[in-house]
Amino acid sequence: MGAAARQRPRADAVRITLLSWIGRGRFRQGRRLPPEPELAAELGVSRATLREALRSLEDEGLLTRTRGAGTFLIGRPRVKNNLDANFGVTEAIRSAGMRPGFEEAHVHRRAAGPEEGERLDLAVDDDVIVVDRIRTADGRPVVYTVDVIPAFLVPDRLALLRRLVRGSLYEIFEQQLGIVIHHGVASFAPARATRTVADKLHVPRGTLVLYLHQIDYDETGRPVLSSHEHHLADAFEFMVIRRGPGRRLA
Amino acid sequence: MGAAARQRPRADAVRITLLSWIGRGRFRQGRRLPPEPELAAELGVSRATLREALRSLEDEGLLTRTRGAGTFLIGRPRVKNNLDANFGVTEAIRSAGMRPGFEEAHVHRRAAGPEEGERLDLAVDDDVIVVDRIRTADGRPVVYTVDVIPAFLVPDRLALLRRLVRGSLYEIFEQQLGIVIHHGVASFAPARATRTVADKLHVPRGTLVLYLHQIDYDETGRPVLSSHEHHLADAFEFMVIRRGPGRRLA
DNA sequence: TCAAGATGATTTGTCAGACAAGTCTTGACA
DNA sequence: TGTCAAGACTTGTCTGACAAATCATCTTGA
Repeated sequence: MGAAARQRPRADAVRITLLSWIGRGRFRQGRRLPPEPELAAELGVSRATLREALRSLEDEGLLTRTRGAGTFLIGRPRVKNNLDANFGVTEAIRSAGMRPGFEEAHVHRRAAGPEEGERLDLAVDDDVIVVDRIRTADGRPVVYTVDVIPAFLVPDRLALLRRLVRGSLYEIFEQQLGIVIHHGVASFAPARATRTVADKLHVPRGTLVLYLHQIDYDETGRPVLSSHEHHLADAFEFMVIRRGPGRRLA
Repeated sequence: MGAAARQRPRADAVRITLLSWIGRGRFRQGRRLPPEPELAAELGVSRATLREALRSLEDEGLLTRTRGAGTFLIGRPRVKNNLDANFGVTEAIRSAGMRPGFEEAHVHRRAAGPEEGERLDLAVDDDVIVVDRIRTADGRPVVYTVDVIPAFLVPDRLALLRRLVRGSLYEIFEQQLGIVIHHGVASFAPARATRTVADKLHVPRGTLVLYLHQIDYDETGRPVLSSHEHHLADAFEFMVIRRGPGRRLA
């Protein structure tokens, strides 16, 4: 076959290649990587392109570069189930080694109201689609989620709505609606299960849960999804990798 | 004055300059930035250096670059008190507009034990310094923290120990011990106040708290600090910015 | 013998200039 | 009025070069 049409910037491709090399243990933790000219030659790119990829990996905390010394792989404990990498409940459950599923799922349409209206940048009487789901890990209900989507984003096709309640919202956004979620802002707090939540998750009222609210934005910064999630406290452990203040202050 | 000795890579300096420009609203949200050659000239660096800084800001989700079109500032809601930016309780309280303080603070030395030993990569009978503090916001106790540091990192000077209990650990690490914290891995879960915690924070037993455990690493990936924090649930809201799966999958 | 300083090879940081590839605007044309 | 082509503009990448910092080695002196 001929040369594949490429649209992804080479620097991104290089970044991904290096990531997989690191993941497969090609470089040893704490040890030096091959010098840039050598790596660039092997990857078939210029040093400038390689350096953009390295900068990216350095920002992610995977390696450090020191002028005159070299580029070193940082030995960092691999964290599963962390908020940085996993996007969406389905993936989180799967990466914990459990089987994701649904116990109940509903969709309905209503007016946004003042709160969701403000969050999603809508008028109070604009319509939203509300997806209401009880999600299970290995058959046990562990998360109750309510997702709110501006109605004008979703074509009113029954098949699509049916898909909404079954699959990963992020996949549907990307594949069906052509919306790429760029980033999300999550806030969370400990809470006790209210009567509604307790009923849904089959636990006593007052059980410990982690309430997480997240707003997702597309590439232009437009809010496209508002999610409310009630996680059973003993079912998951949440993690996040925090970039240090390091990088030497001015 | 003469040229200051510079050690920070120019690309980092450019990144910080651009950050401050963005923060001050020099570029409008969603609009295009000046073309790279122009920006580079204004900043007094080459395009390659500028591009490394831009790549960094793109990774942080602040802007997007499209070949042929330009570089665009993303309009993203400014989040205070988020886990990505704030490192340490002192700073978090301060950035919430409150006055940080201490109600009680103790330091003692003991053997690491098996648990902390493993976390900090020590033998069970290696010594650790334990800093035990009740922290207040505007005078009200809101966080109970226990910090564990390998003893060999801390010179046994009384003045230093006294400082440990009063100031920001991160500042002391950097300024007194010469250790730059590079990143931390935090895990958290909702919990109820045990008797100890309840006493310290002056709340009834069983009160809702967020328990957060974090291990901080230096630039070489060596663990240097293990922190246990019990946050009063109603005192703070935790936030984290999550990078989307976006970036277009292969 | 050992410690301190000088030397040179190695490696990242930065620059300059050039061209390719993609996007967007403008204007000609049917 | 709608369609298409040309051209200006902008990011993506390459080549080659030099500066600056680190590290290992060797020399020198006590």
